[in-house]
Amino acid sequence: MRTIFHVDMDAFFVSVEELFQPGLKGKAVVVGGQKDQRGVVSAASYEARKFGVHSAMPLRTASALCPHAIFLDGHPDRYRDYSHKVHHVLTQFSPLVEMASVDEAYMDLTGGERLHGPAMRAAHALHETMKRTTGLNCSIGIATSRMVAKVASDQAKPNGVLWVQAGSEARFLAPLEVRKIPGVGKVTEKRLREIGIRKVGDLAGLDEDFLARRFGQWGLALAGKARGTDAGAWFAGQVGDHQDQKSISHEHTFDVDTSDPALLESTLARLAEKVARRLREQGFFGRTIHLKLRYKDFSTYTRAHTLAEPTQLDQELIAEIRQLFRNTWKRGSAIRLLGASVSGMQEAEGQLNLLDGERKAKARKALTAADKIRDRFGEKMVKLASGMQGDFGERVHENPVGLPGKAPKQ
DNA sequence: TCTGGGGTCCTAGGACCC
DNA sequence: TCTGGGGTCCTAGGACCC
Repeated sequence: MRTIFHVDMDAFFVSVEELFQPGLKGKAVVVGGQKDQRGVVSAASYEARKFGVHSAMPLRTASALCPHAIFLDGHPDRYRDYSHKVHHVLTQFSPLVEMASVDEAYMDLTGGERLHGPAMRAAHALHETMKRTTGLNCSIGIATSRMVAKVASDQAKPNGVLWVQAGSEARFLAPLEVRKIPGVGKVTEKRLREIGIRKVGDLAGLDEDFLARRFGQWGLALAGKARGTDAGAWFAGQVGDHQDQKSISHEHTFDVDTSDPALLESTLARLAEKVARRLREQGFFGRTIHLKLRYKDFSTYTRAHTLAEPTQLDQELIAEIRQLFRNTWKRGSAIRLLGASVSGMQEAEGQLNLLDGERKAKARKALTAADKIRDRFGEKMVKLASGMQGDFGERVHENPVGLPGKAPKQ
């Protein structure tokens, strides 16, 4: 029997902002952007939540519900920073720690009684250490499985601890709304409601064959979750097992929908460059390039193309995604969002012929140099030719790095 | 009141191969 | 001389999470 902790930081983004700006404490604060911007709420303070504001809500809606709220742009660097601090605190309690996102983690404390005493005492010590060293509050769920621990930490919010003892999982889950089960979202909730299922207990009582017929494989997993037996694939495995990243993506929603080809193509190039840069930073090569395109009416299309050889080069990603874009875009239609992503990641290039390999090695060297200059002097210092407005395309090949006047030999 | 950006996983059909 | 049957790869879409 395992002892799993799920540690979830309370109103994480807002709380970090409060550390930098203590005057925000106790006020209605919304992190995610300005009130008149396109975008959604990333995090809301408990004060703002009283007015019905919650994450994923459009900023404009939040502003209508809570006009006096303070709207802040997010600071991803700060959150990453504090996420590391949180991680460091957790490692003092167990070597088996797995950050599930920037503000939550699973910990395996099985057999930790000798070191920390009973689970409840360890949890209180963790609370104190966390507050003392990071200034942040967290909520802690304790159970025999990840899923139940996660649900428990949610029930413990804010700043609480909830321990679901072995054997009482089903009893704990039964009275909760099905929506509380990780993986049950709006759509599944509605489908369940249609057959009269609102509570986890209703779900646990259903016939498995019926669930499987109605919801496929998902139905079976759902039944397991409802009983707290934790069969779901994404919850399997040892806490701390590292999973390789599967994809890298960047996307952009325009402030105003646009059908300007120059703007669209330069934006796409910029997104592809960001993706390529991260591939190089992480030492990966990607083989499948994906375009994402969302029109004014929110209809969304994705198109993908798989290369013969994986790449991490700007030029190749840009050329591929531009081709996808030109094949997909209904010319003249206003576009709301563009996205570029890469998948099929591997750590080394496939077999290349020698000539090709040399050419690419040179391009890669130049790009890495450009990446470093960007790090030191900021994005604007090294502007890629392809990212310049109205200058998409041919110059990419002349000057792939964009160091003014210094095109690397190809 | 219009709906971000970064991800993961699942489904399903067609191509292709044995 | 109607339409077997896996297995794997590729593509598109969608649900869901923070």
